[in-house]
Amino acid sequence: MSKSLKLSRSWYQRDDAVALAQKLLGKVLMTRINGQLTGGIIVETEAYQGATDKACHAYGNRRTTRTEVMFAPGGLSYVYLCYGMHHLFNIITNIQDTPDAVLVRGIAPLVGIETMCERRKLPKLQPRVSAGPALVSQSLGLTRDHNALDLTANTVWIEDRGIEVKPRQIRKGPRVGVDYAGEHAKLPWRFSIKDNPYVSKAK
DNA sequence: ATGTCGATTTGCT
DNA sequence: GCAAATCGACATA
Repeated sequence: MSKSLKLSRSWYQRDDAVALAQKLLGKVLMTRINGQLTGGIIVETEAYQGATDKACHAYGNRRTTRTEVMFAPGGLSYVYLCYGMHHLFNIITNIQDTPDAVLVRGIAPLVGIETMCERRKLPKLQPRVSAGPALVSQSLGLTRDHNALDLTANTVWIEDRGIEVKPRQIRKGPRVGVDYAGEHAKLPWRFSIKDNPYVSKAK
């Protein structure tokens, strides 16, 4: 038996969202939903840095039904409905009561590519399959049903397959769609792998 | 290639 | 009531 590739509970808890958002680039996000195994290499993330980040849903330690899971210890999923129709997948990081999360905005399909294309109703592999936060969830079959799941269990998890992303390959820039956050909208907390076709096109 | 607009739930005022 | 961590359809050029 080879050692498990799955990231451990402690991996998610030992850093904040800004640090882990960068370390998550090159990791592989996997799902096994309705018997279908699918997954892709994470190529774009955004960090939402807890209570002090105006763009974060848990800014000021705001607790609602939706944000409750953000206060859990790192290593859980946070899937919420955006604009009334899109599911956005996040990874809860950091320790309990520090509501950090990392949004996954783009993945390069790797496992179960045909299933991912089918879920997106696309005939063949192309960036539109999974370049964008709502598209990541669609292609992997993630919905609100997958909120607050343990990422060390067998439905949604993340693997380290040894794909190396050097610091110089990481592009840093402002987060997308958070103009309402004032000064915090300018923070360079969007991270992506340079020149990867599965990085979302910011409108 | 660029711009506008609708879909539709959640949470805040 | 209104804006939101978005996307795709459609219009115009």
